[in-house]
Amino acid sequence: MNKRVLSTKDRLIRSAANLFRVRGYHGVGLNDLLAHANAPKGSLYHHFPDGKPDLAKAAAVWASDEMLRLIAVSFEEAKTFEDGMTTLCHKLAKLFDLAGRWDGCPISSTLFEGPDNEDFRACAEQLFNGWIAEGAEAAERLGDAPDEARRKSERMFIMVQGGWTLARARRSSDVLRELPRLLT
Amino acid sequence: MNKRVLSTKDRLIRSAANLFRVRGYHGVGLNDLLAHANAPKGSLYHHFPDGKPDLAKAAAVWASDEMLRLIAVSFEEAKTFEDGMTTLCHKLAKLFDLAGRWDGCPISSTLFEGPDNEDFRACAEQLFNGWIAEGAEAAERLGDAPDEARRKSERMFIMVQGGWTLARARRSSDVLRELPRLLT
Amino acid sequence: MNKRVLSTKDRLIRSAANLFRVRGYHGVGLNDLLAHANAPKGSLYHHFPDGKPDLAKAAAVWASDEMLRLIAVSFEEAKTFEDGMTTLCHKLAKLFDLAGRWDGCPISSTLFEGPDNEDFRACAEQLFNGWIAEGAEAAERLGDAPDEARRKSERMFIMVQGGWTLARARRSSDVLRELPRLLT
Amino acid sequence: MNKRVLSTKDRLIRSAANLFRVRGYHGVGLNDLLAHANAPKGSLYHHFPDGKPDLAKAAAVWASDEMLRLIAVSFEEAKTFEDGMTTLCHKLAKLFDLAGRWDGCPISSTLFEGPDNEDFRACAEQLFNGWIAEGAEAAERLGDAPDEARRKSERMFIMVQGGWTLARARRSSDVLRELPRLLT
DNA sequence: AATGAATGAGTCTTCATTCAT
DNA sequence: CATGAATGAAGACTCATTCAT
Repeated sequence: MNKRVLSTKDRLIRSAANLFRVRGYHGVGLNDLLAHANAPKGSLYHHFPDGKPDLAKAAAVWASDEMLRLIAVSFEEAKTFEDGMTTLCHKLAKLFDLAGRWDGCPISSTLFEGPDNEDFRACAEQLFNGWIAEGAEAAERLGDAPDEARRKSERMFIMVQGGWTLARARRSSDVLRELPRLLT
Repeated sequence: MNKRVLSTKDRLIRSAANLFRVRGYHGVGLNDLLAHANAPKGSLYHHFPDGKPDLAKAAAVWASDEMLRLIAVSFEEAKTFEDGMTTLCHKLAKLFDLAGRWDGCPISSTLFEGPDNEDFRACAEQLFNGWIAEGAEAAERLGDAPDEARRKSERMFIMVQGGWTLARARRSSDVLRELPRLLT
Repeated sequence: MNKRVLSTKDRLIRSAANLFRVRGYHGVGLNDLLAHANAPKGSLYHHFPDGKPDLAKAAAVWASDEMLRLIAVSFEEAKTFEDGMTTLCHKLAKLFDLAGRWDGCPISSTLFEGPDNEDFRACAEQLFNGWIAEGAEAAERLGDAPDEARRKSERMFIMVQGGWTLARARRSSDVLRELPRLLT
Repeated sequence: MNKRVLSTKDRLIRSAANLFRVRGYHGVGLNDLLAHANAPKGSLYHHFPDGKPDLAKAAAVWASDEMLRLIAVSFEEAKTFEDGMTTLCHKLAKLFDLAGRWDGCPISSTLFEGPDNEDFRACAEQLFNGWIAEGAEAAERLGDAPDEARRKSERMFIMVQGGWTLARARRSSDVLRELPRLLT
């Protein structure tokens, strides 16, 4: 957890993930980024030869992995899918409050700017599919048939995404906590 | 509809709404904007003294009004709330395809990546509440009690938002069309 | 004294004189100027067809007239030239404090920017000569021969100008009050 | 002296000092400045992270050092304070003619028309105090008691400043040459 | 005589990136 | 492997001025 023991590259990735999530890809300058990561000026292009886009993808992957872990943990001891989703939403609400009630999906914020980047879009799709697969796996484990499992997981994904959006506008994590109840 | 007959101010607003929706607030430069609106350089600050943020808010309001109209039309002849939501989602899917399968919520794109601005967030909240109110009104008209109407409308809002996100990543409007089915 | 009863043109001149004296010719935009004078946007070019330079000259002339009056009053009841200069310096010190300890010669501030304006330089010379003539006249009235009168007046002018400069840097009107004592 | 062998930073400082002295802080655009220094656009903010104000302060310090040297040289072989002041005024007159009879105090021009900035004023005060201290030191060396030395130096400073102003308006260096004679 | 909308060249500044070391 | 100086295109914004009314 201590940033001091992380490599420059890892500090760069985490700073990028956190800053992009809040201010968006174009909203974060490399100067901010390097200062936030306490990284020397020229080091970015050493670790990420293609520059900002390269770093953004790495940050998105890292953030996505965090999310996968969060999903796994939430469903680990769940008795039903609804239980798991409730736990997940509460965890997301807590993180939302920690971030100053102003963050959202780390992937969207990082990869959805600019119309020309087919690369980014494909990357986002793949990462999102990973989240959905993780949820579907949990549903299957809890007894659902593959098709129903996937439907449930996709619905959860969509509601979480929509919930992030509304929570941001309302600056309130309650939106996230109420998500499971909206489905009953 | 012909842009030639619109005032400079209106052309500016529409260009801003369209460009921000696709590329995000920070992703659109004023040069792009002015060229797209065919407006002279100095005119932006004549019509919007506070500059880009001012224009962004006007663009968000305009886009929100369009969305309100879309909701109203979709529920106009609907027999049930589900009917209305289905119509709305199909309309949104069509628009999504028109925009090159790469757009999303015009409000989020415009106001969520802007300056770290309480003003923008409050504006987004107000506009989103307008959409939800419009949907709730339709639900009441179709027989729901106020509380249930509001719940349904908020759920629809959240699913549409989440749907936009997934549709963008998948570059497929099918996600939007399938939204109503996910709730059954 | 009440600005409300002054014509737009006069309000423009006084605002210009006051703003230029503190921030310099190029440091004051026409927007500031018009707002400060509470004058309608287009009115400047009605009253001053040649625009900003025109206004600046009018402002310099007005400020110079004020200074001439100040010199006249200071020497009116003076028994010696030194008396008069002392009174004048104390008056200037008071004005300096009123202006927030950050103003100086209204002519220099208004007419000394830009290397290309022969017009401005000639105007400044003429106005400064007026001040010196006014002082020389007082000296002659108090008994000095024409040559000595002019010498004394020119020295006073130079010390007042230099005093303004040092007072500005020190943000203290004391410099101005001490001027006469520096000559003994 | 050859500008070609100076570093970009030094060229920037000298160009700034020279241009500001003649046209004032707001009268010089960064484009002019960079062209005059033959420096690439982005380099200014590399060397002076705070931009124009930063450069202005550096230019003022450099110009002040030049003036200190000029004072030192003028009083080096002087037998009396009056001798030294006469030499100094003649040197300043020569420089005035070299600059096209249109320059003045490099500090005032640079720091008095800048942003409404307490920083600039404090900087100007400090530099001016340096000049006065240099003159006072010379006076002491030539036999004056500390108090009298300081008084003489401050008077010289004020007359030089006032002399610059009048010389500018008259476009004549004679004003500067006559300065010592005005005190007898 | 008087006005406010409209303009585009100009302002200062930040950007992502390259380079020599 | 690692760095900080250097860069020019682009960023948002302000300017003094013109013009139709």
